Amino acid sequence: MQLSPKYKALFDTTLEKCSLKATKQREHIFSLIVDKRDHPTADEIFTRSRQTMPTISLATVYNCLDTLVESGLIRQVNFEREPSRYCPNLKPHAHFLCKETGLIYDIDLPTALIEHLKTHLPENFKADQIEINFNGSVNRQKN
Amino acid sequence: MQLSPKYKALFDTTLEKCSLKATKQREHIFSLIVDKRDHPTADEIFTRSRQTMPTISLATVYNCLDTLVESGLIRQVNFEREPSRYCPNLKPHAHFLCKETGLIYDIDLPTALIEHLKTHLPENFKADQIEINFNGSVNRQKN
DNA sequence: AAAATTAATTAGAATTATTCTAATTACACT
DNA sequence: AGTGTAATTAGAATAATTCTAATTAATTTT
Repeated sequence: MQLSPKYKALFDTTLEKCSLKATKQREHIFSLIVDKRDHPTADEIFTRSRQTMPTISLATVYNCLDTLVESGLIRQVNFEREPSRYCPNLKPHAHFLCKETGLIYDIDLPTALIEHLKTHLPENFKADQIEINFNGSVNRQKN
Repeated sequence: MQLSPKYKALFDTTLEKCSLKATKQREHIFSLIVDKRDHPTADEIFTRSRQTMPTISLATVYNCLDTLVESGLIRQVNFEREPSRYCPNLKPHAHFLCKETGLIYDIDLPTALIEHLKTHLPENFKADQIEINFNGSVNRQKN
């Protein structure tokens, strides 16, 4: 639950830039997501934060997550009708949901590929964001 | 609310193949989606179906949509936390949500590009489906 | 064709994730 | 210290979807 200096600086300057306050709760939630990068849901984050910050409320968790997403510190990942999940990986990447285990994997993609996708848009279409989600299964490797 | 022979045949054979029954309700809902290809929500589809089939229930609409999606006759489109939308376009394509109007546009993509995306998966990952969603705005063209 | 079996539909209740409301608390600035 | 604004909190409210149990429809067997 302690942000590394690198992330702490990113956290502070990013919120500063958006004129948002770097509160205890926001930092706590950010640190949980950075620390255990398993794409947790808001509810999982709530449960985890309670362990070390027992007074935090679910509404605050939602508020903080919104703030972190809006400021660009984390990404929100939506699969089908499942609860939203949160991801600290800011590099361009896609997500893969394994239908057998329910686990979500980051799939790194070259920036060039993302840019190439945008070239298929009509010219008056301006994309702020692209979400690429794979659904499938991860075959156990023989070992 | 009348399926063209082409779609009627597709509908019948596809459900047949999945050993699902080609019921009035399923056909009705499919025809609405094929007819007005504006990515309606379940609720909008419910309202529209009531106009010509006043006894249909919301649960049936959801059931039918599930069936149609599972059998591959339509696609489900999920943006953020918005209600699911439904799309009759079976060609490979992405979706673009305009944040100003809330309208969803189909963006055709070459099959080769979709296939290329899959090559970035680790080799034991098997993708059944890829969802590509753009968020942004459509600039009004000067006219 | 009647009976039996199975699948689909229906109404309404229940659930789940999320958002809203209004009150309180914390922080920043004079 | 006092004021103003932003953030947090608890709990209620909402919205989309799913579940339940009963009914209806369709299909197969007798």
